[in-house]
Amino acid sequence: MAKFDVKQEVTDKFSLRGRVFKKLRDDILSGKYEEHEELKEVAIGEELGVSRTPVREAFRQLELEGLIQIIPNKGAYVTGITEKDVRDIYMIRSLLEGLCARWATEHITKEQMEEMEENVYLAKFHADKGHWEQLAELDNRFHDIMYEACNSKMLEHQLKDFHQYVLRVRKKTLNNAKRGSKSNEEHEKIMEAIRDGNAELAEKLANEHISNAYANMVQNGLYEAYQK
Amino acid sequence: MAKFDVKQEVTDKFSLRGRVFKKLRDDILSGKYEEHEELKEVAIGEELGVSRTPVREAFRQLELEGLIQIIPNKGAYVTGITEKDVRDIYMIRSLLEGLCARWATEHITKEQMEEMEENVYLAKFHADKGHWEQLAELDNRFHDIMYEACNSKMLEHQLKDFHQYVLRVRKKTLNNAKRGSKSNEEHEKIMEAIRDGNAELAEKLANEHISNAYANMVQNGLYEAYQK
DNA sequence: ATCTGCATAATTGTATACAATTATGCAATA
DNA sequence: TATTGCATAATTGTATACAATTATGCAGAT
Repeated sequence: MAKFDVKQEVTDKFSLRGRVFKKLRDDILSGKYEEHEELKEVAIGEELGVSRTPVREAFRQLELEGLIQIIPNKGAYVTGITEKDVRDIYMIRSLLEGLCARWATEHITKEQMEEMEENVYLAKFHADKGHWEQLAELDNRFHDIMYEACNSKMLEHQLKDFHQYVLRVRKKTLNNAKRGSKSNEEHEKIMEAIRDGNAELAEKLANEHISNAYANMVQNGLYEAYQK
Repeated sequence: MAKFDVKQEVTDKFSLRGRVFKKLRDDILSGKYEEHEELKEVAIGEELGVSRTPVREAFRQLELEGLIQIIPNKGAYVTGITEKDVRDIYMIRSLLEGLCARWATEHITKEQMEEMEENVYLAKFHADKGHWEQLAELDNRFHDIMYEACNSKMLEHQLKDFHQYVLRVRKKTLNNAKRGSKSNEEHEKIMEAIRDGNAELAEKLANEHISNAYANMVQNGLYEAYQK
């Protein structure tokens, strides 16, 4: 049974297809390719020093993630993310993170609870010092802990799917003293609600946490990173 | 621009990979394969009369949909859906369908509104007559109309992903006079709320609609279709 | 000048060959 | 009997060859 628990990250680390997949996903999300730009199998393959086979397999995954669209016998085209898409994603995430917080309240283990408290404590330190790299890292980890604690592989899968879309933007938005501290304060309140077993409150706070993150992003015009 | 609007359904219809993908997805969802059963590339290929290449590409998509797990250099294993997964899916869907109804209220076009009214009207007829096939078809279509009307490709994508998981179960649960009529009455109320521009009510009703569908399913023990 | 038709090139779709890794079976040993 | 080691088979990972489809460019017609 345990052998089925191998994580996707591990799964792809050493395969050419996995490398191609990650590279292309990063490049698309970072805006290296224009919207609707065509991706040629041979060109990508030569760039990464691999044949078309792993490239094509990576394409199928990217299509399912909604990052490219494949038209049969024609080509693979980058599907851009509009401002509206980002807004929609944050609204959907707001709901799902709320549900996640509620379920986490009901299922969190002692170990996860301790890591969460430690996370908030450490983040407070780095926020004060202005260590934005570490703060972004801890922010990501906080959410991952919650995803794991909710004890639902379906919800975890959904949220992690979204997560990739907002990773880059979030790192930028946290590079800002006010939001950095504010975000961690919100984490702390969520953590306390979970610890106290107050699922209703945890859900509400997690909802607001995502809404606030989006509002902050819009205020600073930082979603333009998606637009190029 | 228009050429990018080609639907996924069309995209895969004529490729071997698309056929393999659909076949395997159906077989997994219908329970043809046991949980944790290993899928061999050559065996699948021979069964469908194709080589390993399209089979492998289909595997990558199935993995991303969460239906199989691929362990490098070992094999592809079916990831089963537990009762808890089904429950989680319905809870998540309840939230997202609610959001969808809210957005649909704000963005539905006249044409979509008319198709929705026609759908409810027709479904009433088939529910009375006990035409379960047509009723299931109309039920699916009702939700698809709402997905399109919400005007969010991100949310639509999410909901359609879930939809496949519940399609078979839903068809069974509707094969039941009481639920069939009740479901359509709920559709009618949602439709009216959308028509009246009452987004709050539409969201609430859509939430409840999915919850009721789940409750009905549990009551009838029909999710066992997933368990095999 | 613009358009049509066709030859050619470019690109994707699939099959197959080969390499790398993992699973299996059996003999030798304790 | 149980266990180790190794040869062999089975399976996956990747590259390449070929087929099918689509794009491109140019000659000729209007």
